[in-house]
Amino acid sequence: MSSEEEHASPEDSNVLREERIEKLAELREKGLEPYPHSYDRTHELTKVIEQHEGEIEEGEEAEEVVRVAGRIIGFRDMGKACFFDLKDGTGELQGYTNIDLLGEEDYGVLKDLDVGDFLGLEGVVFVTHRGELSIKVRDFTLLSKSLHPLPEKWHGLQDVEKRYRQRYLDLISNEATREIFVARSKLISSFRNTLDEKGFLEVETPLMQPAAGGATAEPFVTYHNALDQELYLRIAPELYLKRLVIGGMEKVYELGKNFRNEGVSTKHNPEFTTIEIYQAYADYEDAMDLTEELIIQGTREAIGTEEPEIEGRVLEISSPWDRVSMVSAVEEATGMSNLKERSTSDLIEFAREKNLELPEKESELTWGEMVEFFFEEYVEEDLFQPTFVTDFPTDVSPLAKTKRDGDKDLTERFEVFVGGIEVGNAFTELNDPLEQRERFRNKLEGEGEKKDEEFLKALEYGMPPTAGIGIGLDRLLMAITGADSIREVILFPALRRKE
RNA sequence: GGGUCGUUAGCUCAGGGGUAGAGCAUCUGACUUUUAAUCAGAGGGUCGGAGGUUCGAAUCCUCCACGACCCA
Repeated sequence: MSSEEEHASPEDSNVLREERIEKLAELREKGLEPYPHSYDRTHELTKVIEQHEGEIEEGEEAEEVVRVAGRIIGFRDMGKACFFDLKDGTGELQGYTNIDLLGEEDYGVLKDLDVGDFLGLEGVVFVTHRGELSIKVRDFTLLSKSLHPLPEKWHGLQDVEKRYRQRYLDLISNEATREIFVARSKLISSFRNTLDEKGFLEVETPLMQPAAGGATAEPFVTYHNALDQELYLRIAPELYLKRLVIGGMEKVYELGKNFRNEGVSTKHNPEFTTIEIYQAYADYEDAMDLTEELIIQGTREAIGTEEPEIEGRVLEISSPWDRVSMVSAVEEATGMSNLKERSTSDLIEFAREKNLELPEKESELTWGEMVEFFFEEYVEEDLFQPTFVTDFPTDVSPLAKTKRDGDKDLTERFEVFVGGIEVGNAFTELNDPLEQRERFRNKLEGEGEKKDEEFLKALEYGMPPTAGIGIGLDRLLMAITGADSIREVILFPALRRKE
């Protein structure tokens, strides 16, 4: 069997790969192991830079010997001397060496390495004639041989499909991608820290549920063999978290994934990350304060500013947030007056006049659905600066408590918009068990009765007045980074299987 | 689900009926402080897949796969 056949990769067989496999064999013939088990490094690359930047004169070198490690991302061969760029998880640093420093044999091995290989370096820090802080290499160790060339250094990896399918290449060659996911991690940490400091408990509730409740969405269905029953991947953790409040856990949150078996788009991924927060004895006014605090703090920690520039406009995260009721927002945007007094058929007629395609069959539409429909048509996209839209219609808010002023048509619910994107949804939770049962019945026409019976039973034991908040972390990240697709903020977005 | 656009060398992209192209990367040679190093030379392709039209298809047509954007 020839070596080509022996190492053939059905997916990717090419000359460049074969060349590198040959190099692998040559290294082993020289007694060098191309995949050693570990390397003791003394410094991360940015640490080297931080410690020595400005400390060394041009052409001079430090005394301390450092050991660093990383991937070769560039190589400039000058014959008997060479420069190369090393990249680790913290940053990049230039390496320099020559035939006198390494000796003829080792230098030959080094020159035969490839961009993409991982390398351990031992040497001293110095500054080149061009003023660049570098490491003068006296010894090196190959830490991992790469069999494929990296994407082009100048343009990076542009092919969108490859960026998602081979995210590791995207992360190596596109710094902006890396920054988004670092920001994502910091955003999540910030939320956790802020809530933990306020005495909230992070909890975990089932991802696999016998009934998928807490939202209106198509669930994924799976099957448990031993239990001999279907299970649903959760579409929201809401109903379980409220059970915890009923159980006396007064301040809880859960940060994790939800799953919805629906269309994939620039704003929808079948699995997405949310944080839901519940606080007993609080209402939706308190929820607005907490939401604002979480998002301002989170944005600052994630991207280092409260005023990111998004498509040429400054998003003023830290300024006082607008609060506008949904009814008045729709009145202003449509020019309709006395929205609260108008009949559903009146609203449908208005939509007809404007040639809007109704969201559902006319006979099934309610007043609240029409108001929400107008909101989505006329208002939503324009809410660039952070805005709370309050007091949603009751018939589109089955889990929210109606207004305390006695208005049964509206609820103490808000959604929060940032950069034109809906990033959060919250309300004073409905805790009247009989009213909740009635609302489910109206909304779900019988289906809900059995579906949410366990939740209703819990509610009948008594839930204190409670505020609940849900924030879509993917959406929020899109808003503050200006990403135009949810796939840009999810490391491995859902894609159709290839081949 | 519908519409529009895209898929060409490892990467970034030209080429839109007449021998498959460039830059980077790779390989060979020169060069002991370069940094998109430079200079000289070489190799590398199932033009997403399958059919069709044509003397001749990367190019035109049909279907399929995957992706992007818009709409639902």
